[in-house]
Amino acid sequence: MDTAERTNLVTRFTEEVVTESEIESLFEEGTPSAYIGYAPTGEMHIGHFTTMRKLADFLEAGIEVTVLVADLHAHLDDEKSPFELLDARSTYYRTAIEAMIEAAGANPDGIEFVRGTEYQLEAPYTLDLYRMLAETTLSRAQRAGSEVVRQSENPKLGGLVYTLMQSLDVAALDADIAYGGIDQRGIYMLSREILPGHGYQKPACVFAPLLSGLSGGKMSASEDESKVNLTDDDETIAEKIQGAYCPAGEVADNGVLEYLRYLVFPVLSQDNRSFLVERPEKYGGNLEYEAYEPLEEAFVSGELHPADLKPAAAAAIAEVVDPVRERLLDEPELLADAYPETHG
RNA sequence: CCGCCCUUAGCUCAGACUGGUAGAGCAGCCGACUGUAGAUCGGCUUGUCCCCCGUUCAAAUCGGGGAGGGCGGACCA
Repeated sequence: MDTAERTNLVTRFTEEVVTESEIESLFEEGTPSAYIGYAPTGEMHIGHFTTMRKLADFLEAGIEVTVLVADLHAHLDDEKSPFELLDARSTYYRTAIEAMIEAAGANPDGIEFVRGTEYQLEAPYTLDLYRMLAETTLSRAQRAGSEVVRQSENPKLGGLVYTLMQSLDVAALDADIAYGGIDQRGIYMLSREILPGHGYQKPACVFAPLLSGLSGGKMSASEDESKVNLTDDDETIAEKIQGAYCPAGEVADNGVLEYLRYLVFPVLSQDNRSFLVERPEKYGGNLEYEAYEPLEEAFVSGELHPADLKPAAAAAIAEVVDPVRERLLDEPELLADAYPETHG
């Protein structure tokens, strides 16, 4: 595979790449490394799944991928996860992540897993962090983390330390590429700004789009109806998709189309399978799509109606999520230990 | 260490001074209208009033204690 092909794999279906020429250079120089971090807070959902799906592209492009389970971060961000639950949630996250990567058609064995507390509790990490704390203003750190860290009336110091820690994680994990949702942009731009001053390389960045919620607007992890959970069964998924905001002909804020574009079609294409829409004869009969683009065109033109698309989308999404749910429910203690209040 | 303020529905809050076991907006749910959903109408639900003790026929409301959160002071003057 040449540099152009590899670069294309890395940059396809992304929101932003900083910068494409830096990615190309990395491929020219050798085997690049990339990392993505997840703070083990609430239960994982389909939004995580789409960023995870993209890791298959990274692996195929020959990149060394590290997944950070950022347990300390989960507590530093307004104590989203109680300190006592960090072990259980880290275990659950790792299992869920492996299941998603496998469901996306990639091999999780090719990925290195690291837990934050494995390296964040001692020098040189701590010393670098203290020095960065000394030279970063409150407002700079606040601005960098504003899209990631929970904003509240009485913000804790932890949120600001969180931001600087994540800026440093890229270097600590020796990653050439920082990958994450576009909400992470502020933090990695801070990385690019301050890491060179500490003897580290500034990372290239790849940002994934954030999915729209099913109820319109941004997806909210706390609103159960606005997203598909990894533990939702086929029927629940069908109900959620059925209730989703999905105006005919409109692509903007359309969560159903986004799920198809970023999750369903990439997974189907691995096996050269197509997407079937069953439609009553009175509306023209069944439709079949080999790629997302023609489906979107049909939707925009009005040829494909939301009422026909929704059941087909629900079935396809359920098929992708099924193995992940099976895996998680196969070890019920994973969820019970991580979320004793809802699964205990 | 001292002082002041806050805690009521999932969320934001009203009600407290002048005790009579609680309300609004938003959210949510259900119908109508759309070949989906949304929007728009119509209807509905929701509560250990932070906890304990006391006064009283009666406490979200008054008194005492406690918990959690916030703000300020105390040194420099």
